[in-house]
Amino acid sequence: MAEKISLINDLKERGLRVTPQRAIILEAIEKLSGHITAEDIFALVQKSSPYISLATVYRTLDLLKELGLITESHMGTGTTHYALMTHGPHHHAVCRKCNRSIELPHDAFMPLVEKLHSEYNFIADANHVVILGWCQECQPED
Amino acid sequence: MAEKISLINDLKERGLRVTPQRAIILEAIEKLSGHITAEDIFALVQKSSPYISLATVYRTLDLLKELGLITESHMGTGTTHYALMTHGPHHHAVCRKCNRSIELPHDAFMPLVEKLHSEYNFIADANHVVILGWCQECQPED
DNA sequence: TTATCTGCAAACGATTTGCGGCAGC
DNA sequence: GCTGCCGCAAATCGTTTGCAGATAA
Repeated sequence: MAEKISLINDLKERGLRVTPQRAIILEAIEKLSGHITAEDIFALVQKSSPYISLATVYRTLDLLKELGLITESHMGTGTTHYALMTHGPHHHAVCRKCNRSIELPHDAFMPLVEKLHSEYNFIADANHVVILGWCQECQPED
Repeated sequence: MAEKISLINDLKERGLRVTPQRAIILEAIEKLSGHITAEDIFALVQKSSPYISLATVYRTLDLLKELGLITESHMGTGTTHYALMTHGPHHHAVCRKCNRSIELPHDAFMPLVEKLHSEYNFIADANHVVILGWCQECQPED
């Protein structure tokens, strides 16, 4: 319940303004959990205040990205998806068909991340990996 | 040396035409190894035949995608990257800084893919996963 | 010949930006 | 009141598409 306060405080601490638009957009992002697009946020935001523009949604998303509060991911489609960076690194398995997303714990990726480091000297930026595929209900039957 | 013939044969077998444009584009894709963009191909192709249009490059890429000869991946940027699907499923670790890409064997991902299946009943479409991060030479020193 | 390809230029969807006005601090 | 923010509309970027003419088979 007090979650959104922390987002707002983050803005204040950086000397950024807390405008009604930003507050509404932050609230919408929290309400829409999982992978959401700028349009998703825009659509929800419009219901409470129809005068908030799409450009502002994008500008706010940029801001949150810089503050490290959300992560961006690009799946098959041309549209960028965003997700709240609430509780440390986590990942998603996203269904190609129904778009449902399953949250995966970070440790599912640890062996891979460690292997990359030890064998390839590669530091994976595995804060939010997205794996595409098919969920239980949408699996090709053949 | 005879590699490109097989791509061309693939086209013929499906009753598709082997036009000079397609031959040139295929050659360019082979020459530019790793993750390439449509623009990369276009730029190279222009050198040998300036009259090939960008639309044709995109159309040929679509074709190769359908034939399963290339894979598409979306990294941080808005642009789509393509890679030749030469020898079965494989993956790439791509450096955020220098863009160098390290090819990873499929079995590095097997444990993860199996875990997704057994624990989440999720079938991962892990033909070509891209992991972003930093390579040995570009690692942040902090 | 004839269905498939091509080039061109216009359309497209997602995102960004310039600008004049507005409003948190 | 200053500075950062907003809404608007136009610009941009990557990609797709309609159409009429060209060409591989």
